[in-house]
Amino acid sequence: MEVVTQSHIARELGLSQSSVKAVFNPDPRIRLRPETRRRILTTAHKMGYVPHHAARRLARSRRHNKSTSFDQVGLIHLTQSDARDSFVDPVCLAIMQGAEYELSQLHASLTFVRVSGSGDWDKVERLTRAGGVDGWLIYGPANDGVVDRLKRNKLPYVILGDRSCTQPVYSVNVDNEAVGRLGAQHLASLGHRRVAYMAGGMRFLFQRQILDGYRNARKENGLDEDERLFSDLSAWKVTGVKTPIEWLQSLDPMPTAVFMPELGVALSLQPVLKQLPGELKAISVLTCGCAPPDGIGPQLTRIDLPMSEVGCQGALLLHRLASGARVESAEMKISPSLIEGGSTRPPSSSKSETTQ
Amino acid sequence: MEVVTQSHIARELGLSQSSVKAVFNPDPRIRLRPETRRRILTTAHKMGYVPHHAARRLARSRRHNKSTSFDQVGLIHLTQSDARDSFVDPVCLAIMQGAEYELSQLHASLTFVRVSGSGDWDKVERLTRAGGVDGWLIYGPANDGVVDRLKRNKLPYVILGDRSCTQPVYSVNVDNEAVGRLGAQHLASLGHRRVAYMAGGMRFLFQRQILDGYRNARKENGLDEDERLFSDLSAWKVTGVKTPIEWLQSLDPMPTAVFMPELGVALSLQPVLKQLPGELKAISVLTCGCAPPDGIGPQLTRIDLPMSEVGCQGALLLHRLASGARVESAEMKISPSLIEGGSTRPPSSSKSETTQ
DNA sequence: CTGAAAGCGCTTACAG
DNA sequence: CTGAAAGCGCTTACAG
Repeated sequence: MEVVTQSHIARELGLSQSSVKAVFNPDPRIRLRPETRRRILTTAHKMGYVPHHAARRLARSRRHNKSTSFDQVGLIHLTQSDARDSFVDPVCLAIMQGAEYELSQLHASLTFVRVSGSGDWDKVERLTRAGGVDGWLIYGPANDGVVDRLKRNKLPYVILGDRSCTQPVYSVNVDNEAVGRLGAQHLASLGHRRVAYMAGGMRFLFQRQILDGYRNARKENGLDEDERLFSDLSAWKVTGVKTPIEWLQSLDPMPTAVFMPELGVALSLQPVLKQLPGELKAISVLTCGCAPPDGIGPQLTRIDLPMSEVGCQGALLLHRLASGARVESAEMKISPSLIEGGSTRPPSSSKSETTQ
Repeated sequence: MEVVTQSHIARELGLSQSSVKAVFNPDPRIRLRPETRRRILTTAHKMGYVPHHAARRLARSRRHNKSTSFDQVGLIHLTQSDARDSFVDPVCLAIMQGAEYELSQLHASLTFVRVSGSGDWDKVERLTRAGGVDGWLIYGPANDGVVDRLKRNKLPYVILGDRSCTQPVYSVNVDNEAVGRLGAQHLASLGHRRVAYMAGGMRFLFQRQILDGYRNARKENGLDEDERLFSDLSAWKVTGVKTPIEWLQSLDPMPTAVFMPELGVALSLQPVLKQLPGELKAISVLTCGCAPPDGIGPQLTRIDLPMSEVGCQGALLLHRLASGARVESAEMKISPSLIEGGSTRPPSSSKSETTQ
């Protein structure tokens, strides 16, 4: 690997290394002649100059140094389980893809660190002290203990997705309340009035927030507020008197649409609904989720949870923090959008008459 | 961030920096007194010494240097699509988790790089020349063009998962042929004789390899070799005369089990099968896949595709290559295993009589 | 604006 | 085994 350095370029052009450096680390106080600047850039490009990360990090690590580099950020994936090969979380990958994309624009790269038990925090500590990262993105259940650890190591950090810490932190998340509202709006705009809500659970914050948003928007969009239309599948597995399908059939009058905020729920129930004879076959299904694998559920209308956008914005925010910029708003929310998939349509005319 | 260096430790103990260094970079030629070694280690630990990655990389980057570091490896995720937020591939994350785990044991970390178009290879090139990475793991459709690029940058690399290049490379993959064989064995051992095979497609290598394995093992395990029992769902969407369910019902005699190598296919069809009256309700379903999200399809018996193990072994192999060890076998295959989920059982007695 | 020097923490090469 | 020196490529601080 032939390494081209700043001093090579300087020698080539008969300039000093300081001038070359000034081109690659623009300092507002130093103003190079545009002509010189241009010459340096072309020569650097021609010679294939790439700044050496390790050298820069090392030089900048000098004590009492305020300037920082930003070419390596760490993504901490917090998980509950210990097993190294447990549950694969697609949301995590969507966030990573967004973050990596944005970081690559900033000429930085993303290091992935999975933290499942307290022992794994050593990895984070080591990497920090080894000077391996310039900041952290966090995804997973970030509680106060996690935040305390992060604070201690002095690097900037941004929390992505749901968080469960009480102290204020910089964070980026999907606007889950808006997800629920959008669901109510979309179905109402198609003319539905009786809409069932099938939650996969109520354990996680996003599940409760989506429900809140839905409930808040229900009335103003003219949806029936009958609470019997709500059900929580996770609570159900325990009692188990009916199947989800039987529950839907037992509602009277029958709903013309169902909102299933969780993609997994919709994926497993929708094929069954389509197979059934009668009214349920025509029921509209609306779900949520982030870019599902090709071929799985493309026919579902869904509210897109823009997780990759969360990653992008998180990277940008971290960059601003690392550069020492003042950032006021601590919490950033990304709006969801609707993706037509064909599983929602107006209620069939006979039905809409009945339910009015 | 107070940085503790080797010379701090040396001064503290009244030794030379060389001795301290010898503890952290064991050199077979240099033999420290065990007593000294121990003192250095305890003091280093007490002072919280962590080797500074950037400094080490920089020092080792000296020209004509044969020794290499191994603390940063890159994972290239090759994708077809340009969009930064397209399709989320759970297999990629499973591989990453395995690789990250293994690398953390080696005190190395993993940098994620997504490469979708040829423009993205700049990122790889930059990172290589910036000295940011000691080797590459590759996941995705790695063809000869990809391998040529990798060769050019002189770093060791290992290809994970399916590959489509013709030249020999170091690679780690699941033994897909064994997956197919295991499927045939398992169903045969339960007493099934007529087993339908529903493929999600035949476009990818792993799909063809699983089928090959299945076909090879079918006869010796006593399964019916009727080719009408095979169907490819992707080919079907085009013709579309029947639904998959209708196709199953049309088989005569009806199969008592169905092997659906792709999890997505099984997830969408199984709920429908369970809902149906009659024989199809009792049909055994066997599928494949890597650790699906909790709550989705835990009730399915599946052949586990050990993708995280592929990541682990890939990291280990890369480490050996980077250390300059001689590695002979270029291609490594990881065996799959069966995970009971309750969706396979012996054929109901009446049926098994009929089909014999 | 430019040049020459010192230093970041580690490794290498060489003299004791 | 130990010590003292030079160097990796870059940044900082300071003199011209």
